[in-house]
Amino acid sequence: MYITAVAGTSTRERIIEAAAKLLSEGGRDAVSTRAVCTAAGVQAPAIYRLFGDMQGLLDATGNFGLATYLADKTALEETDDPVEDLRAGWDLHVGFGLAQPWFYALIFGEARPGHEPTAARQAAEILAHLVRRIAQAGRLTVTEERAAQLIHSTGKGVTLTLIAMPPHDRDLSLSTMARESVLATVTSDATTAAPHTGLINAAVSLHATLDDATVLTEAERALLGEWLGRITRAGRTDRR
Amino acid sequence: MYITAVAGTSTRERIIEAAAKLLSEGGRDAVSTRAVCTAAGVQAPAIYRLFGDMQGLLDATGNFGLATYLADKTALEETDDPVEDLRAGWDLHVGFGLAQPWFYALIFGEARPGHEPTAARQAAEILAHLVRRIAQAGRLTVTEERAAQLIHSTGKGVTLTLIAMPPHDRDLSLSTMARESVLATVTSDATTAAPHTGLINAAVSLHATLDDATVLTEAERALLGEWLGRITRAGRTDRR
DNA sequence: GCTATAGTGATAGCACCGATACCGGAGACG
DNA sequence: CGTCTCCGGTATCGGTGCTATCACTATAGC
Repeated sequence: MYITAVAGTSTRERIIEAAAKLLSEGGRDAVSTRAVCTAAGVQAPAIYRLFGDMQGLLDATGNFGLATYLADKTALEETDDPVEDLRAGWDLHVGFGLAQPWFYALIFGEARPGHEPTAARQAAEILAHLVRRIAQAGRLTVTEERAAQLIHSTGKGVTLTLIAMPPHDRDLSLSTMARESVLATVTSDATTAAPHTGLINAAVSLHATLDDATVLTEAERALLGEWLGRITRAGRTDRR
Repeated sequence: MYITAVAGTSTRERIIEAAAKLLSEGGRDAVSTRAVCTAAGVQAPAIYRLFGDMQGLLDATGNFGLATYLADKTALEETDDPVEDLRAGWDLHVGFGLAQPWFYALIFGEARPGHEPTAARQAAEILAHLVRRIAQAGRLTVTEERAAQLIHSTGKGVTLTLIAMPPHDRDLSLSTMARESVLATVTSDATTAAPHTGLINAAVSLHATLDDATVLTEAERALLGEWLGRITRAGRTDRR
C-alpha cells in the first residue's frame, strides 16, 4: 500500500487546510477550485467527490476555521456565574471575527434566505447552551429562544460592523457597550431584587428545566410550556 | 439626432433598472454582465464605460434600490418627538431589508474590510441626523457617534438575521425588542427625571449644538468638545 | 486464486463569467 | 475642413465552477 498523503493527513484534510490558508491570506476571492487544487496537490474532481460542491468546501472550511480557533482558545470553561460565562462567549465570538474576518464573513456574512452554514449552527448551539444556563439560574427575563436570537443578532451586527471598519479606528468598547445593553435587556441583575419581574423569571426558569418534570406526561409538559411562554412574552413584548 | 434610448430614459438608467430587476427577482448571482446587457439591450463595454467596474454597477444598483424604496415610503417626516422618529427610521430600515433582501444584502451584507457602498453611507447619514436631533433634545446618554454605531450595528444584525431565517417563522418582535433595548441604552426617558445622568445628558446636548457657539474660537470649541466627550464616555464605558 | 465492483486518481472539456482591445461612425469645436 | 472625443459593436482573453470520461487499484465475494 502506498501512502497517498503527506504526514498522515487525509486528502480531505489537505484540501480543507489549503482552502483555509488561501482564505485567511487572500480573502474570499482567492479560494477558487484551481487555487485549492494546486495548493493541495489534487485534481478538480476530488473536490466535488468529497464536498459535492464548492459551497460544500467553503462550508467545511468555515467549520474548520471556527473549530481551530475555539480549540486554540481552550474555550468556555464554565464558572458558577452563567452571565459572566456568556460575557466570555460574546468576547470570544467578537475576537474570532476580528482575528479571522474572512472566516467570519464566510460563516455569518452570507445573507441568502434560508441558508445556514454548519459553523453558524454550531455557534448557535453553544450560545443556546449558555443562555439555558442563565435561564436555569432564574436570571432570564425573556424566552430562551428570544434571548438567544437577540444576543446572536446583536453580536453579529457589531462584529460585522467592526470588520467593515478600517482596522485602525476599530473601537472594542462598541462591543462592550452592545454586550451590556443586550444583557441588561434579557437578564435580571443578581444583586438587585426584582420583585415585579419575579413571575417572569420564575416562568423562564421553570421552562428551562421543564424536561426534568417527568411527573407530567409529554402532552402536559407541552401545554405547560406554552403557558409559560405566554407569560414570558406578555411581560416583554410591549415597550418599556 | 437620433433618440438612443426608449421612453426618454438614458442608457445609464436603463442599465441600472435592468440590474435592479434581475437582482430583486433572481438574487445576486442573476446579476451578471451578460444578463444585464441582454436585459438592457446594451453591449458589454457600455457597462465599463459608465460604471468603471462590475462593483461600480452593483454599487449604483444598490443605491438605486434604496432610493426607490425610500421614495415610495415618503419617508421620515419629522415629528416633535425625535426618539419616535428614530423608531420610525428603524422600522423603515428593517422593512427595507425584508422587502428587498437582495438589495439589503448587497448594501449591508458585504464584509470586506474597508469597503462601504454609497447606499450604506447615505443610510448612515440619515441615522446620524436622527441621532443628532435626539442629542439636541438632551435625551442622549452617550456620544452621538457611539449611539449611531450601536443603533446601526444592532439594526443591521437583526435585519440580516431576519433575512437569513425562513420567511414563515420570521418574528418582527425580535426587531421591536432589539430596538427598545438599544434605545433604552442610548436615550433617557423623557417622562422620568434622570438626576444622576443629568450631567451626561447636558454634556451630550451641548456637544450636539456646539457648532452654534460662535462666541468661542474654533480651537476652544475643539478642546471643549473633547472634554464633553470625556465626560460622556466616562459615564457609560464601565458595566452598569 | 480469480473476478466483479467500488473508489480514486488524471485528462480534457463545457458553459459561463468579468474585463478589454479594437474598430467605426457621429457629433463638437476650432 | 480637420481633429477629437464620445458611444455603440465585435471579438476575444484569461479565469471560474463543474462534469464526462478514462485508467488504475484495492477490496469483496465466490
